[in-house]
Amino acid sequence: MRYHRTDVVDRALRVLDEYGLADLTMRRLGTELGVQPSALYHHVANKQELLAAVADEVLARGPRRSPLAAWDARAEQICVELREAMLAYRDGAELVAAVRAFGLGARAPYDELTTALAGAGLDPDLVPVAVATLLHFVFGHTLDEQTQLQAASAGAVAEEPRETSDFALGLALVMAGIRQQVPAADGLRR
Amino acid sequence: MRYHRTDVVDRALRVLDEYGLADLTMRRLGTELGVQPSALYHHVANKQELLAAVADEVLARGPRRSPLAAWDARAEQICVELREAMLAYRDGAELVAAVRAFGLGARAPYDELTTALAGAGLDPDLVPVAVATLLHFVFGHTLDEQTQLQAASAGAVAEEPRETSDFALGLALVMAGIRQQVPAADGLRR
DNA sequence: ACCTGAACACCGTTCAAGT
DNA sequence: ACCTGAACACCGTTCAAGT
Repeated sequence: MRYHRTDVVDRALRVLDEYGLADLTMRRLGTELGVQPSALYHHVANKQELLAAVADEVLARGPRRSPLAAWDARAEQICVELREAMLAYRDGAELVAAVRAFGLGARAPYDELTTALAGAGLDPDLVPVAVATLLHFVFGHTLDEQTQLQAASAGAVAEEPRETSDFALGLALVMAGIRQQVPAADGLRR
Repeated sequence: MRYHRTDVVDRALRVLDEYGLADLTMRRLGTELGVQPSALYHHVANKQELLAAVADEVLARGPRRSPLAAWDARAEQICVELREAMLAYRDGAELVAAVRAFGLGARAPYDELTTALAGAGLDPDLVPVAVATLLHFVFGHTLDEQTQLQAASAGAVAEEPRETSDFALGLALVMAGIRQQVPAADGLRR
């Protein structure tokens, strides 16, 4: 019963998936590991750092399809993979969004999207704007979607089905706006 | 020293602006009013309801310019006003986003945008998608922006200035994507 | 190196009782 | 109607002390 950092992070991920983010407390995690809460501070500096590590783990365990060549198809793919990674764990979107909000970890999607959009022929000043806009859409949509999914799964009344294809539609909307900013626009693509 | 609901909500808004959302607790609010925390439960059912009322107050106190005629100019205006309303109070974006996330209040921007986009000639199935996409952008951007603004104001190092015009650029990107879905598209507008 | 035990300074909420 | 006082069931974090 002597743990390492990985054990703590792994267990935290399981607690997250079983009980949700609100019940992922240092005290509960301690109990789950059969250890005093204070013992956890030997493996992580504080709760925020723990959450950042768990968020990074959620993203790392997400799907990773073979990269596509076209910049716009690649950007869409990154967004789809990000959504799927967050949906795979209970409160995954809330966790990743929270960790992002307090400025720790979860930088992978940002960097990947920047790379994908850099070779698009976009005005360089527009790249960070486009990346941020895509990420705002993905986080916002997935947060809403997961809230509704979880409410429907635990809840009493059957909610409106809420098309999954809404994600694809909204993403296409944003991508269309971005494509329009590419100077050598060769008509419409899809 | 006998309070009504309005007194409690008003005081909560002041506590929010002075100390931030994290310090807006029932106990602190009680102290601020010179009253036991339990007394607050006479005016609000619980903390969530209180926060919803405060969020609605933040939005209600926001600017309201005279409505524009063109559907796209109107939609942009609603987004700009929403951002300004949230930026006017400390942690305003975090509060409104949180209240929205737990399904209470703050429905005004959604309804206004739906009205604005309804007369755009958009496929009716696309209206909720476009509204959601715009709101995800506004909340996501303003959340990030306010975090950085407040970090810079209280913080040590002077951060990158982070152009305010990024909001206009991102918003234009999303609007361009939406305009493209309008059948009778009369060339480009701006 | 990893953990215990106890403490500190907090939370939201309930409820009988007072005026 | 509005409020007090006390309690219940929690939080994150620190720190001396143990092995």
